[in-house]
Amino acid sequence: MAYRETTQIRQRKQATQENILSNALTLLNEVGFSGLQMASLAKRCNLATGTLYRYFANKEALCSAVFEHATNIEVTQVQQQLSAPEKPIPERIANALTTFAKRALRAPVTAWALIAEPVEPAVIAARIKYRERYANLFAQAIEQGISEQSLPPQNSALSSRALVGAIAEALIGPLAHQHELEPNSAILESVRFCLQAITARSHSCV
Amino acid sequence: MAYRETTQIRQRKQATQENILSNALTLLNEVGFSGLQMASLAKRCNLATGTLYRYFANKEALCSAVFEHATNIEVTQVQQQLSAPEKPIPERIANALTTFAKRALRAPVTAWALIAEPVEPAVIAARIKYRERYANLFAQAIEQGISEQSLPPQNSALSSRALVGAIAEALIGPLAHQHELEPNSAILESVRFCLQAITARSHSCV
DNA sequence: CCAAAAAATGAATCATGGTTCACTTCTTGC
DNA sequence: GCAAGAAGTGAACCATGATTCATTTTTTGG
Repeated sequence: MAYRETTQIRQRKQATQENILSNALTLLNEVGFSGLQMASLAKRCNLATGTLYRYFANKEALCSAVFEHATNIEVTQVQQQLSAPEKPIPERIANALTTFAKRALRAPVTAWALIAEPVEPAVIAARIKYRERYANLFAQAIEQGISEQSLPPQNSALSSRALVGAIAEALIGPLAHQHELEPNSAILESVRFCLQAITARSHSCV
Repeated sequence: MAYRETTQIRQRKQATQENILSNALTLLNEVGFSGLQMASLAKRCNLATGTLYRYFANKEALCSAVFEHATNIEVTQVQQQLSAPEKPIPERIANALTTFAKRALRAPVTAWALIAEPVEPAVIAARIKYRERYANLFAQAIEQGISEQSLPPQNSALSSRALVGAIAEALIGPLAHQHELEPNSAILESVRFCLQAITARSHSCV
């Protein structure tokens, strides 16, 4: 008898896989999905190109995994803000949006990659899940706000998507970096924009 | 003496060029920039691949031209709504947003391509111009509204970007087609969202 | 140390799709 | 009709970058 997978090896393989993912995440934030190449990722990991294929069936699978990984990190952060139990809903939403915006500004290429950059179908599928998770987070909060009457009635699904879109566009769209708006005030302004959109009772208050 | 460019030829060349652009526009709305291939475009035009290169230096130049072409069409439409001189500013903005949204819904792939799909640097440059034009349209209207006091004070540049982002995301983002929201109500809702965002005087009116 | 089996390697291969160019066809003025 | 020159052609070429696979290196239990 001979080779048998041992705990040591299993752990090393797991470490390698995690190492690949974390290097991929760093690369993603430098070049986006479109610039993510198997060869350069391998070099970054001190591995041969072929080795990547022992851990992921193909580039698509790898990208999906990277996507999921990044997603979990982001969603968790926002989630936390939304579930602060003692605070009123509008404040929680404002905090969540601010977190979302700050993180997006800190890693704009990643944010762009998660939100909008087009990629192969498998990653698109992953992104749809990602967006759904976000949409659900905010939509749920909005609905709770409506039922508590701290928010006016509205289509929560649509509002939550518009929230994400408004922030994404204002902060990380291709145009955003042209105008040297001070980042903090940009965040404040866009959160204000969003909050007014969902809290205002009607135009007639103009 | 011999060949000399004649009016007939000049016109025919112009017609060919326009034909290429219009076919490219159709293709764009089917497959986006990423799916736009020189060979298939040529076939669609009943031309040889090489011929395209007699009209455009390379794919990048062609895409830029297509982009500009599409842009002009879109911006003109929105512009019209914003410049209706007799109507109050908020109404004009609402109409402009509605036009924007309707057109985006009618040709979602094109809208996506113009707003967000990532492409080569030259097209990105064109997109930045496109967004700037939009941003300027809305920002100008918002500023006018502020000075007329039909809108509250706000960062007009940021608001106008957020407007576009909110609508784009709500209506044409990858997630949008998942939920079978009735198109008209989606437009109404997102315009309402935007309008409240820019017209609400403060949260305190909640 | 050995044989078995897996893991790692990286140069060669393949696929895609833009670009070129030698050649053919068309247009023009005489 | 003809020569000059442009327009049009499309198969061959090239660049990029993912994927494969024959070979080498490691690991393991005995």
